[in-house]
Amino acid sequence: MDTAGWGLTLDSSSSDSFFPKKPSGFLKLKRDRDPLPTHSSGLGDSSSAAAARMFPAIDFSSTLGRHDPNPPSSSPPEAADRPRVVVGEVDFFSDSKNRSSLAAGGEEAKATSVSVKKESSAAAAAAAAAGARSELNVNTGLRLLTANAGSDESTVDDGVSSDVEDRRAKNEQLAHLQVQLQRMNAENHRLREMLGQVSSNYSSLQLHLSSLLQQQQQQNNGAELTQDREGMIEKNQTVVPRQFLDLGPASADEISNSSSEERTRDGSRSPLHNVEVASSAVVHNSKVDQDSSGTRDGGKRSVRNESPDDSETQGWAPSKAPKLDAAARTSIDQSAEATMRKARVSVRARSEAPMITDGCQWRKYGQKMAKGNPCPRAYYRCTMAVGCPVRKQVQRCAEDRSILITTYEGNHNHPLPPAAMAMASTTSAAVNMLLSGSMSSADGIMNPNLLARAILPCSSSVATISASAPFPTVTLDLTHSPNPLQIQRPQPQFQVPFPGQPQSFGSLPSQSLPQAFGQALYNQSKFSGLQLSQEIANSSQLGQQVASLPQHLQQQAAHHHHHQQQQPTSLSDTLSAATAAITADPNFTAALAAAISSIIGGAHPNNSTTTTTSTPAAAAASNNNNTNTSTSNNKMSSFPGN
DNA sequence: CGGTTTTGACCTGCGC
DNA sequence: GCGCAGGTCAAAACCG
Repeated sequence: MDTAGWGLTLDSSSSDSFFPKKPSGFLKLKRDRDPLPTHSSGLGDSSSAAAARMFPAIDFSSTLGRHDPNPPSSSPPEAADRPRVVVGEVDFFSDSKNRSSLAAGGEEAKATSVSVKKESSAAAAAAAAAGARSELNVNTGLRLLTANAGSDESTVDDGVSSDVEDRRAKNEQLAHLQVQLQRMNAENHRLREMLGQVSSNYSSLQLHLSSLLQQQQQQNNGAELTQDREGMIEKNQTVVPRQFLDLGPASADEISNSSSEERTRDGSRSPLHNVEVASSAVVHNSKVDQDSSGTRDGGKRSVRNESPDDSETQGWAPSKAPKLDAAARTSIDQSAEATMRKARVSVRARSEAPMITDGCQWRKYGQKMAKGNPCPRAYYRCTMAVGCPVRKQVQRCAEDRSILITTYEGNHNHPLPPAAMAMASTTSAAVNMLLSGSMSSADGIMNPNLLARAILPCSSSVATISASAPFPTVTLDLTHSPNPLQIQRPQPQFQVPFPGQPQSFGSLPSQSLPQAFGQALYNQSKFSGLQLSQEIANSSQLGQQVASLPQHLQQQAAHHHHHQQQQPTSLSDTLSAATAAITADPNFTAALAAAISSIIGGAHPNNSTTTTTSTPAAAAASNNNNTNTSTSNNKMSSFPGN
């Protein structure tokens, strides 16, 4: 109901933090403020009851004259809700007229003066009785103080001046409201900046972690690794950041030769192949380290991947890359961030439409014929906010033209409409999962099959991490099942408990598949966040933040982490431990989210590193946090719904 | 008229 | 160094 929001907007000076439907309220306020004088001048018209319903706040200001006398008997149900509105309009001017033209016995004048106080009290009583529509009372009180006071005192002698006074009072109100509006705008702007800072802080935390791990790797660099499996796992755990950075290049060396068809962007592989790709990426990871330690190709390619780091603020503009490895230590943070930005999520879906509808607004900025595919590749960029770094590529599969391959890159730096949240959270969480998973442990890379099942339990081969693409890519294949929108029963061990969403995938309506993706990925990312948090707790001052976790959860997490570090156990053990940690406590993910949120919030005051660009993890976190932090969310300007 | 799409040119990185 | 391919830019065309 717009009028309600409008009234709230007008009178919310006392409650800055409470501002439902602010944008619409502001819009209406601006538009309605102009006709206000004319409207008030026409109050004498009894036919303005309808207008009174449309301008409740204004009406309330003119209601002050009296409400005691007769409430309208023939008011419709809605009007009966606020009968004083109509009466007030008429009475206000009739009062003044009576006062001026008639000798107006002091009784009448007294009645009006008394009625002012009566109104507030009566309104309060009515509110207390009804227990609702408190905004009406607030409105009334404000109007009473401003409009009526002037009329009461000055209009007794002069009816004309009362009109002037009334207008003057309304002008003052207008000025006051304008000030409020400006203040609200400033606060809105401030909150937006805060959100950006939170996002950047979150990313900086991740980068800090990566740098710490990098240092750890430097220390362990000289150690010779055994060839047995345990050694490989241990190595993967310690070399994570580098591993991730070299993921793309090395893959080109190791994989593309053997199976170029498996490249994600070619979109030619079957879901079965997805697993193979990921598996080869696993095998490849252990070799990446060798490349990074001195192999020619590894070093050469790493330059490419790390090059965008220097264009920190211009995430999309490739820049000249300095020879690294010497400077890697100094720019490792930026490298990791750039890699995050370059991480991609590829969605394969059957669609005859030229583009899948993901709720966002896109602008096509280019089209190219890609090699090996007769179908052109279209380049889109998000236009929902100025400077939004999100881009996507849309291309049909060469083998099956009915399959549309959409590759997302980056994360939105703006709030999203609900329709866009699903896909955005999916991509963000996928990237976040990819990053944090690869950073914190080798699980994500080591066992993509399990990872895929964790991402979407309904299909064992629906999601893969491709190392053969130029950038780390998570591929979500929605074309595998006979009906892409038909969701199968989840595998029991991966029924991730969703906070506030108790139903399992199997019970989801078919159209909520993207949400399912998003939720699953986000929960997976939160699980990775656990490992992240533990690493932070062990290696940085942020351990106190993690301490905000419930103790048993800390123990679980610590146990998991300890288990992971001390024992080069098999992946199944590690993963089962993680699964047990998740499934043991239904509130686990919620607690993790709270802990991560506390980390983010706690880090806010110390905004040491200011990265202006959005980061995948940050966007994922912010997007999801926005839904929980009502105050800041309400302050954000809403986006046009689709 | 403003926003979007088209499309050729341009830039950059990589392989040979 | 050259050519290729991916990606981006920007002017012109198009559209509502």
